[in-house]
Amino acid sequence: MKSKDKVTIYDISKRLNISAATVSRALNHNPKISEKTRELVAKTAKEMNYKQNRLAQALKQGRTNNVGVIVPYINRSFFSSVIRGIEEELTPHGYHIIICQSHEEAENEAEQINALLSTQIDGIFMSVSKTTQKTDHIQKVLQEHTPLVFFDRKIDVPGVSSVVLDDFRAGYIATEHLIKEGCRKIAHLSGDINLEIYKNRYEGYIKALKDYHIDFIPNYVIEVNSKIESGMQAINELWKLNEKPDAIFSAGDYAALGAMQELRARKIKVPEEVCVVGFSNEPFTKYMELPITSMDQTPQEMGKIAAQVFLEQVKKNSTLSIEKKVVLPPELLIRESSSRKIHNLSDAS
Amino acid sequence: MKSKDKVTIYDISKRLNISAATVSRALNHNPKISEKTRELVAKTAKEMNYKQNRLAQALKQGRTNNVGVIVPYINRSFFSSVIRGIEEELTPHGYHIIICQSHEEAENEAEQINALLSTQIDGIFMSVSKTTQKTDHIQKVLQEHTPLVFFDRKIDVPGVSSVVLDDFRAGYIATEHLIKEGCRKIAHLSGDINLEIYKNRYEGYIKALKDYHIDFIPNYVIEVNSKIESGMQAINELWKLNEKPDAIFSAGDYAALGAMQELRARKIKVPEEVCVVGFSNEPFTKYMELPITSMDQTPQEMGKIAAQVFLEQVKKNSTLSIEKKVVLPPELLIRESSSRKIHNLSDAS
DNA sequence: TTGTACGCGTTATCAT
DNA sequence: ATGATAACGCGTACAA
Repeated sequence: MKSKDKVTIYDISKRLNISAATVSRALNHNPKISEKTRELVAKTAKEMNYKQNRLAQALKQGRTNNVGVIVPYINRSFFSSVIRGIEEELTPHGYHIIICQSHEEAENEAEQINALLSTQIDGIFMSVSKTTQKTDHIQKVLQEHTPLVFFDRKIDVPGVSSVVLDDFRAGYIATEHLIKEGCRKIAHLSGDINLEIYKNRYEGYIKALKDYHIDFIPNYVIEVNSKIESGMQAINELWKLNEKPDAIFSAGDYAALGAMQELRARKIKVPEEVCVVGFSNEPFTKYMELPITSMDQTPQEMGKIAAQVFLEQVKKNSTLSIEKKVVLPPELLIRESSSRKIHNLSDAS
Repeated sequence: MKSKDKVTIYDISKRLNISAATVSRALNHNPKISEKTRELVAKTAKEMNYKQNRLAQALKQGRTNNVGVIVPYINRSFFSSVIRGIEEELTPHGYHIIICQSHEEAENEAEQINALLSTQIDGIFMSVSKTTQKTDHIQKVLQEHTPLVFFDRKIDVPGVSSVVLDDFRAGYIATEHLIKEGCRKIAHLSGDINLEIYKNRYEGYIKALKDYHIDFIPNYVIEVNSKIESGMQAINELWKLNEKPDAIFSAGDYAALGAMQELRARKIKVPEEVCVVGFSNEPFTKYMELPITSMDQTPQEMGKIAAQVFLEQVKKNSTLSIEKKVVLPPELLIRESSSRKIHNLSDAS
């Protein structure tokens, strides 16, 4: 048990009676090193089980090849899929991913950013928390000239790139779909309007109603969170009204699920009496006996594109940060919960 | 735009005409520093927007406060939940989590381990891939005296701690439950037996049959993967037999779901004609109109415990690694898919 | 209480 | 083609 200590290039250099510099060069495929020594070094390095200390290398070079990702929660299908996308795009470039959760708290978010910056990460990907209002912590990132890419949930900060869904369009498409199914009294279960994504979905909904000359009824808009119960409660609210809705467009899948469960409890038939559309294409939406129409956000793709934006940004190692805004198209996956003309089912994947 | 460069303790020391050492001590709350200078340093540090370079600190101290987690895929409810558990337990201790995916390839796994070791992580958490057979890469970790903790999927390596589910017991409980529901012809959709977890579930199944004096029928065991289709196919196979099963115990939820879909397509009633039990408590199992009985593995808890095992290991900075094996009890969540005596529903959460 | 000097493991610059 | 040396930013033993 003598070899507790890690072996360094010095150990190799001593063994071979050459300088550490030569070892370093040999290991890095420096063309000025003779083939002989290169191979010799490589061989003994393997023998001695040498592993480069990327810490020292990073300190020297000023970059760690680590990037940070901050999400509200990691164990949500959407976020973990985005992360997977980022990881798959960045791993081939030698990057590693450090994951942080904000737990939807702006405070945590700021702390995580500080921690990431102090570990000298080369970039930050982030989806802001619901409670984030101030941009102080974002400014810190920019001050350090650390590339920052928002995905899905962004806030507007000059100089920050973002990859988001076209939520306005998504809201429009969802609502339009319901209208085309013959619905006229369309309720909307909205998320917290402080988040751009929910605001945009809401506005898309409004716009579609307008375009199709359907009166907007404020009472038809209920704010929900991403819990099933809030969807149930929303139905309870809506069914107190004189004019019951004939469709539900929910800005989230969990609320949509809750709504469906409550509708079923009330013996209201979906989609015959009420059509339901959710949002996010959570896995469960398609596995249900009565699959829920939902909006796909191609999260893995979103992650990959975010990663590409980041890579572009570091390639051109310009001091000033480039701002790139990518907007992805949403895709409505029409399933039974909103499909009255069953034989027209355009998709059910 | 002059301040491209990060500010160091030297910058602070110059500004205050004191030595960098004093600054360092002040920042680290060294008791030998006067309160005055401590506050002065703290104040100007904040003013100058100083952030400690944890890279340099890590190089100096020999520890990075980063740990690595290797999972087959990150966007699986089970794994992302375990990661969340690890993260929640370790963040308060100042650790950060680096995530890697093996994509179920032993080769990737070995690469990821090398990469992690070279970044000098302080520990590794891992759930081995399906294809992992050799333990060479594991040995490397041990050689470097880096704490290693397996979770869920482990392989037996002396000196490595692990936190796993009692899969044998889980298999037993699931099968016993089906027997108590009156089933006698119980089929088993098994995972790849090369993985301990699936082997144990299988053996638990066998043991339960034996204890209840039910003949084991080899044809009732079908190997599936974690895709829905394989569950459908399994039903197709089973229904070619003369004696059709009256129950399905699936080692995975996706296969169980596929089985249920295929049963429904065949107009076979669940649970009246066939009872179904899945495994993992994937979110969708409880959201279905006909919720699926499933085995909960308390993944977040598993992550937390794995983290605690790691913390213990680093606390006692003993050179020799301690081996600690934690086995968690499974919890069967009985839902409609296997509940013939509906009023006895012990749970449906 | 504070300053000086060194080392962590690498790479880059300047010699040779 | 190879060697000597400085530097990255920090913490600490030793000195004062």
